[in-house]
Amino acid sequence: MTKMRLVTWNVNSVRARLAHVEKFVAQSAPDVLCLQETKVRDNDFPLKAFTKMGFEHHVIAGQKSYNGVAIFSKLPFVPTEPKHWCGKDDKRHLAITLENGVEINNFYVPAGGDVPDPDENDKFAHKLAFMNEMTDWFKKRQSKDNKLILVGDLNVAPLETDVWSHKQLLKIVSHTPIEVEHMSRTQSSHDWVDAMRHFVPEPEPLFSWWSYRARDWRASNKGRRLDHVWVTPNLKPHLKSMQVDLEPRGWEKPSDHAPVIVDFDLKGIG
DNA sequence: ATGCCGTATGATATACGA
Repeated sequence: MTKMRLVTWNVNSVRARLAHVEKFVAQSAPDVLCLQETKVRDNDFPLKAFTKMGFEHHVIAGQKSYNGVAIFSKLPFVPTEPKHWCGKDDKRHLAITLENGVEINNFYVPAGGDVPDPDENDKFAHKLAFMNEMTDWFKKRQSKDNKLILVGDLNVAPLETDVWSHKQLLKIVSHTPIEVEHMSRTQSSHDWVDAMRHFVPEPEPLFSWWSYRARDWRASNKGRRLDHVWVTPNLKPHLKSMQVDLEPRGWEKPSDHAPVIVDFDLKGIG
């Protein structure tokens, strides 16, 4: 099988969103499903439901209440050695290597709190430090033979048309120049290709998150692109399509993030 | 402010999301 459908989705609690995940998987049939903000300890994770959805392989890393990531796969893989980020064990990263040698990294970057000043806000400092560590880590591992995919809720909307109003969000955490600068350094750390913008180039607006607080998220459409799919240059020719699936955002009691679907044709890889 | 909703927890208020 050379075709692979990869999905990244911040579900904002896997238990609260289980029915949505089941419905989405039934209609979109991902081969690899990367989740963020699962908000559940590993012992309480609803694994049986995922087995029923057809995922024979998984790796999960969660904690009580906050954070938590998971990867479900129909393709066999080897889990990558877990790594602590910023000296914490706060369940923000998992990685796997498929049999064709493609490594998939699933990240949940810290949101960063409200105040965009690392001296006044420890959460913002953590967010910047986390991105710095990502940069260093991928720089250290740089090799043209690497076949890497990086997905997840990176909590930064880097481009002007990744937000509904560049001007009005310049001082809002997720779109401040210092975050964009940090993300840009991470992106250069392994010559990452932005797979979403490969299919929807600027200046076309592209969002994956809409606040719960808008009265009508679809009508006001004040979104941000916080979720990302990046690939190393050697995988770029294998990108086939990309879609931000707005439908689950419109379901009852949704996640505030929409799933991002990317189709690959990995013929000749591995 | 776009703007007060949604998640989780030894909970009936609080932390956190972004």
